[in-house]
Amino acid sequence: MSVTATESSTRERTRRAILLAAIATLIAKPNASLGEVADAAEVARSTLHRYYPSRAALIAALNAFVDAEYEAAVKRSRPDTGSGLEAYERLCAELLDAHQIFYWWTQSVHLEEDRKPEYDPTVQAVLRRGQEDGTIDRRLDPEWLEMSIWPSLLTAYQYAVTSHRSRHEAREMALRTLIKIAAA
Amino acid sequence: MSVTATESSTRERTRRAILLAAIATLIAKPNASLGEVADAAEVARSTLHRYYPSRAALIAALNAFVDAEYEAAVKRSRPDTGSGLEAYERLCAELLDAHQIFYWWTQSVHLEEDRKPEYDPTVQAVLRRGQEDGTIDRRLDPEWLEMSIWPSLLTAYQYAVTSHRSRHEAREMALRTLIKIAAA
DNA sequence: CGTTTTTGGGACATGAATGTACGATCGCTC
DNA sequence: GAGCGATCGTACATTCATGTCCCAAAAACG
Repeated sequence: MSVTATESSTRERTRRAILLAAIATLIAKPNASLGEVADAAEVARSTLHRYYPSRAALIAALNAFVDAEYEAAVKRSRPDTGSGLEAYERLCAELLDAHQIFYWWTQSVHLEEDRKPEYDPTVQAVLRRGQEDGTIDRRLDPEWLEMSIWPSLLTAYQYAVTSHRSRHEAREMALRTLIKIAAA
Repeated sequence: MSVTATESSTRERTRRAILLAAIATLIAKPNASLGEVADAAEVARSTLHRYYPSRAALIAALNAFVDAEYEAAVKRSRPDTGSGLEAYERLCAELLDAHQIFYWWTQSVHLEEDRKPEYDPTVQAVLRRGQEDGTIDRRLDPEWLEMSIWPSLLTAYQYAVTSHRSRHEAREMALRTLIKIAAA
């Protein structure tokens, strides 16, 4: 987000509340109005505007926030440890645990036209390593595999919401699916 | 769509042109304005309004159109023939060939709140048959498997657009992925 | 408790998308 | 080439989201 000056703790809390509410709201309804976001955050619309002067600013903050979470998740998965498939599995597990956040990313791609999916060099390295050490399917393009991760998270989220199954079951199936896709 | 009276061939052609343009436009940009849709269809906005009085009417027609295409695709795949996995594979192949249409469906789910994913009884029957005859993974819920189809189509579409690969390669990888997911 | 910070909530201007209406024009058919 | 169906393009009213301003109330802070 790169806040220039440090904020008071009060402001920081409010800012975070708005951000989280924005994620929750915009995930469920990408064209939700700022008024709806403000309601979800339990602040006045004018307050929201004070923190994020424009919708674009809010979206930018959202993207920055998600990017940061993503990088943290990748780091936690220790991408350099073990076989390619093992690292891939750990990464998927990390992402699944925060899928409600990353779900936003999947959505936002379709809202802004300039936004193009970028391939994460770290993830690409993991997948290529897996193909070399024989644990990951060589017939599938690493770029394809990376792209395939997001929709599965999305499905897991929807499945947990829609079906009568528990969140845990959804997580298990998503993880199993992701491994089946990539495994040699 | 349920057009009450039969239309002149001219009107029919125009109506179809609008519908197809709407799909193409709204897939790429779900919040595109009706003006943009009209431009894509190469008709005046007033003409579009003559055929579909409101945005809601256009969306409804779109959904009906896609539903019909979907049913046709399912039928073409001969869901009652062969093993469960074979039928599933044929179905996926059919859907892949029209993925730019069904991609709309994936999008529209997030635009309307009331719209809930329904499970197709025919597809569910295919998947359950596959689990019984041992060709489809018993550990994965049929509902989960059905939900997993759409994101893969979506990925295939994006992959074909984004990457430098050919449409054919994208199709092959998507099909391979879908089979890997479901196979026992 | 007094001061400062932060929020609430309303008023307002603006712009974009939507929906309606209508006369002019094009193109096909008889 | 006259008639008729269909389209075009424009003008207009309306609604909604956005963004700006401002002041009073509430909360945090020393």
